Amino acid sequence: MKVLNCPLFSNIRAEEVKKLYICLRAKEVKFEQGAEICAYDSGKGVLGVVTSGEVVIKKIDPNGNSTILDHIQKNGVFSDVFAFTSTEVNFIGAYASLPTTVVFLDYPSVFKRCENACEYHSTFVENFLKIVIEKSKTLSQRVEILSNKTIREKVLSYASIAVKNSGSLTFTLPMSLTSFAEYLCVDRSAMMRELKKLSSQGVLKTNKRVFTVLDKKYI
Amino acid sequence: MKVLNCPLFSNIRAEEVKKLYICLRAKEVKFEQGAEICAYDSGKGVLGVVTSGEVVIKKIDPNGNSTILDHIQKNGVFSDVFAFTSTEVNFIGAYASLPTTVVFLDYPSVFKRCENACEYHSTFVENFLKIVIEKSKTLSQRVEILSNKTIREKVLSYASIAVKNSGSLTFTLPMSLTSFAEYLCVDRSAMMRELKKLSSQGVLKTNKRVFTVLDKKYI
DNA sequence: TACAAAATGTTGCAAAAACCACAAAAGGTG
DNA sequence: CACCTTTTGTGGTTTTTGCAACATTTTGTA
Repeated sequence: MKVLNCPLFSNIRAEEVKKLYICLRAKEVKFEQGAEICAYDSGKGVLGVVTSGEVVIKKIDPNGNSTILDHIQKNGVFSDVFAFTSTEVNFIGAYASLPTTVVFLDYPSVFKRCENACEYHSTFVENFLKIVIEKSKTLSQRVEILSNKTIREKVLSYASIAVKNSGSLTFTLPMSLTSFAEYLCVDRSAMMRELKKLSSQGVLKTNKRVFTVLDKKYI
Repeated sequence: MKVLNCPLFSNIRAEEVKKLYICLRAKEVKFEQGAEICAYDSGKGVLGVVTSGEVVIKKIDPNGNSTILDHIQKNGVFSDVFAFTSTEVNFIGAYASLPTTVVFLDYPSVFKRCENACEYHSTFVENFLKIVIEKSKTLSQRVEILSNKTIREKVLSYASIAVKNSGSLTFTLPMSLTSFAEYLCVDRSAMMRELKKLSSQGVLKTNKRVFTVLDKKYI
C-alpha cells in the first residue's frame, strides 16, 4: 500500500504513516470506472481516502435521477460521517468516476488511542479536524447560495463569493455550466435564460465559463 | 469565569479546563438581549461557547431582511471558522437573542501545542472534531433538503429524515411553521398551500406543527 | 481527421412558486 | 381580562421555473 501524501497525513513522516495505517486498520481497494464504492448509510461510518482516480458522491432518487453532491479528487477524503446520509427516499453513495484506488480507514479507531502511535495520532486528528472544518465551510457556503429563492439570486450569490475569493470582477467557473446548474439545484435551460437576461440588463456578462460582474453594486 | 460544562470540554476535569482556558486565551463577555456579538467575517476566526442565554446566527441582506441561519443554545459552540461567511452582499453575524454570556477562545491556539496542557489539549481537539462533524452533518442534511426543486419535495425530504430520526410516522416540528418555511427557503403561504394539497391527497396530514406521514411509500 | 459524446444555446408551454393582502386563531404580558 | 404580537390559514395574480425538444458548438478520442 502506497504511503499517502494527502492532507490527512500532513506533518507525519512516512514511517509514522505506516504505523497509523495499522492503528486505523487501513485497507486499500481498487475500483473500476463507474463502480459503486460504498453506500452512505452504514451505521459505522465510512472514511475513505482517494489515492488515485476520482470519486463522486451521488444521490439517486426513486425515479432513478441522479444528482452529484460532491467530487473528491486524488488525496481527497470522503465520508458519510461528516456529510450526507441516505434516506428512505434517496439513496446516496460514492462512485468511481475513473479507475480509482481508495484507502479505507476505520472511523471508530480515530477516537481510540493505541499505545504505539499516539504522538502521530494527535497530528492525524488535527489534520482530520482541518479537513472537516474545510468541508463544513464549503457546505455552509452552498447553503447560503441555495437559500436564495430565485435563479438570479443564486447566480449572483455565487458570483459574489467567487468575486470575493478571486479578488477580481472576472472569474472562471471551475465546472461546466451543466454542472453549475446542478450545483445551484436549478434547471439548466432556465439558468441559461437567466444568464442571458443578466447579460442584457448589463449586470453580469458570461461567455461560456467566464463570468464578469459589470458592477460590484449588483452583487 | 465559570468552568464550562459543554461538549467541547467533555472528558476533561475542571482543573485541566482551567489550564486550557489559559492555553486558549479564554475571555468571557456578557451581552444584552439583541446585542451584536460579532461579525462572521474576521480573518482570524471567532470561536465562541455559549455559557448562558442563546445566540442566533443571522444573515442580513442589503434590503435589511434578516434570515436566521442557526440557533446556538447553552453550552453550544459557534464559529465562522466552520460555518458561514459574510459576502459583499450579505452580512452575517452572531446576535444574543437573550441576555447571554459567551466565552471566546482563540482559534489559532487550537492548533498550537503549549508545554503544560498537551494531554488535555488532545482531548479538546477530539471534542472539537466531534462538534464540527456534527455541524457538518446538519449542514449536509440541509443541502440535501434544499437540493429539491419543488416545495413538495423539500417538505417530503424533511419528513423523510424526521421519520427516520423519530422512528414513527408522526413527528412534531421543532419550530413554528413560519420558521419552517424559512428553513426550507420557500414562501410561507406557498408552503401552506402545498401542505393542504398533500393533506387532500392523503400523503401527509398536518395539524399545526404535528406532521403525520400516511404511507411510508410517499417519502 | 473523423466520429461520437458532451456541453452550450434557444424556445414554447405548462406548472409551480413568489408576492401580496387579508382574516382568524393562538400566545404572551401587564 | 384586554391588548398586542405572532402564528396560522387562505386565495388571487404575476413571475419564475421546470420540462421537453431541438440546433449548434466544443471536446475527447479512436
